[in-house]
Amino acid sequence: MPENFALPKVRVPLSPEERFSQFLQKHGKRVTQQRRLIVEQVFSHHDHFDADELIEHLQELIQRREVSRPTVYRTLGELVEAGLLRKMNLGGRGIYEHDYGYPSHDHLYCQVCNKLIEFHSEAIEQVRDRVARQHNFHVVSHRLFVTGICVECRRRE
Amino acid sequence: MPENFALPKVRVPLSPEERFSQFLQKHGKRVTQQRRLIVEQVFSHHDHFDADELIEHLQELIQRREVSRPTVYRTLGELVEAGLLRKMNLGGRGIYEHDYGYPSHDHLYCQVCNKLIEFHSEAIEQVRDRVARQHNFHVVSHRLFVTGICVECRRRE
DNA sequence: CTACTTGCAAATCATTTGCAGATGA
DNA sequence: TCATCTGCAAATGATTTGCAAGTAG
Repeated sequence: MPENFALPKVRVPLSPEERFSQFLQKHGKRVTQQRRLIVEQVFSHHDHFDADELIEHLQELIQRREVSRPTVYRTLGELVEAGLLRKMNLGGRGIYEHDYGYPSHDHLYCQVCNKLIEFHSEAIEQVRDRVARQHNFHVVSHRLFVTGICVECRRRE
Repeated sequence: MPENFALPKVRVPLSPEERFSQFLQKHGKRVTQQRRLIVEQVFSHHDHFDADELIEHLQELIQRREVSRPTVYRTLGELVEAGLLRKMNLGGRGIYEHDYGYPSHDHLYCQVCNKLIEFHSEAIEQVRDRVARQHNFHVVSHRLFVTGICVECRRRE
């Protein structure tokens, strides 16, 4: 799983579609119609989503040719393996976000409207590394969720 | 699985059992045999655990009088409501830890042995609050997981 | 061709719920 | 007493899997 240490924007040599094809070939897998549709839909905009939302969007995209639920789950797993998506867990359900071509970040989570706000903080990584060093712990990654109430919801209340 | 921690304990006026009874009474609920058994078991040692592990431990504790699975889940929920336990989500399953009489902390998670190491960092809270202020976000709580490899597992490899 | 894929239906897995009988205040 | 509990079995909801038919290379 490749990581991004870049800051505002990351330039990538291959499109997500190309990168995924590359991954599939390397693993003796096939570039099928449904896998193509799924990557296309997933990378059509930057957003957090779960399997159900993706399926819903796919229904709109393609009226007749439906992609089945199992295939969506299977392909999401492959996209994570390929390093194109990052998976997290929110309230017992899997949530996905782009991991290819986007800098690492953490989240503010509004418990009122369920919105996820991304932010990047160099300082957090520094503190994390310092703590890890104190424990002789080798850091692979981290995940920080700050739960609370966003501006809009605070105004509304 | 998890080990003991270097975090100082907090002095509390009531034992977990007493605190839970208080909570139950305040909510018109009853202090039953099974609720008593569950709190006792849960607070017999400081550890991270899931519902299954708790049930397993309860089986040992009481050979004949078994506490059923639904009751364990129901009581765990009440212990969280009562502020005695804190629940988190690890790989799609609920993980619980003491929240009464223990200071707030975050976790280093060893992906090899699944151990959770607790640590407290004032600095993280400061960075968190600064970022939140920048986004006009009202912080309720946060959760930081640092995934990696612990000393023991690194030595072993 | 033929090994990899898909969709379907059925299976999991953790957790929750409806309900009749049991029990604590 | 009698409202709150409990255990049972069945329901849930998200995700996974076995398998026969479909398809990419």
